Amino acid sequence: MPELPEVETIRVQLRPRLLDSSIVEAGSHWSAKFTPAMEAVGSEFIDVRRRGKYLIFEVDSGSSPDTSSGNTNNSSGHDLIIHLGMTGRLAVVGDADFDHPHLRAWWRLADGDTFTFHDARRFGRIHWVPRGDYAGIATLAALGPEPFDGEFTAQHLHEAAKRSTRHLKTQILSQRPVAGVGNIYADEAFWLARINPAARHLSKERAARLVDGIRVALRSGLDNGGTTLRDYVDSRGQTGENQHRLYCYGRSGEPCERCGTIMRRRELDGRGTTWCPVCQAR
DNA sequence: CCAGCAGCCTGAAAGC
DNA sequence: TGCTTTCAGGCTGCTG
Repeated sequence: MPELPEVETIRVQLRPRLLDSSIVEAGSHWSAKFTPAMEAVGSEFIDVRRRGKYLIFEVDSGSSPDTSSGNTNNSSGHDLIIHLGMTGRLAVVGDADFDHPHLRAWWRLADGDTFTFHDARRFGRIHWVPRGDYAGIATLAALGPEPFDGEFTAQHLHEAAKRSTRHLKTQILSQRPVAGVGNIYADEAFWLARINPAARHLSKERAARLVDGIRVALRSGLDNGGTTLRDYVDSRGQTGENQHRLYCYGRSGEPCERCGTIMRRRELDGRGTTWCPVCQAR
């Protein structure tokens, strides 16, 4: 399940490979989740960015002068946006298997290689929008600040929490208080911050701890090439190493690494949640 | 507007 | 062994 560290790892690998490449042909699975892939034919990659868990491929289509608005820039800028969902994988290969049952979209580049998107469970999604026009992608449009930006502060998180009555972990997973944190790094962050994920109130002091916890958890993921529990591999097919450095996620029934108490697990608003009942008491 | 929840998906693992 | 059930979960869209 790719979260910010996994998506960023893929972005850093793909960016130099795709920059200045043109798409000469494309195809996709029939689902409307993936068909926007085909809109990108004729475009050239000019940047590969990330917001939260969304990969944003900025492209220029170059061919359609916008005379109606008197715009002298004769290229039409779009964003090809990819969310990897649970099992999404991206790669650039010379010998794509177009019959692979999990291939959901592909873009053939001018040099003959193919940019591929595999997604076994089809939780991923592709969008094609005019540059920066995210109004039709609700979660992206309302996405909170990037966790390493200065805008993401204890004050910000404290005030965000005041606007909702939901469990704190559920708020974090909504992507609105902060971008890019999913279930694994959320459990890690709450453990690091010594905050119960089912709490609904966040003092300023605790908010500061949670900001730190989120950053420490994500930094560990980034430094270790992501967390591979089942499916995740980067654009080179390599697994991450962060799964060997988790303090909390997946450790229910094992002793807490801080206090030795047996870690517990429950379902919280539909998400598996692990925590230490002593370090993270209510 | 928000809270809560079903539904989307399928491979892997567990249960029988 | 082989079949069935359960589980994983990010996001969308619906209902109250």
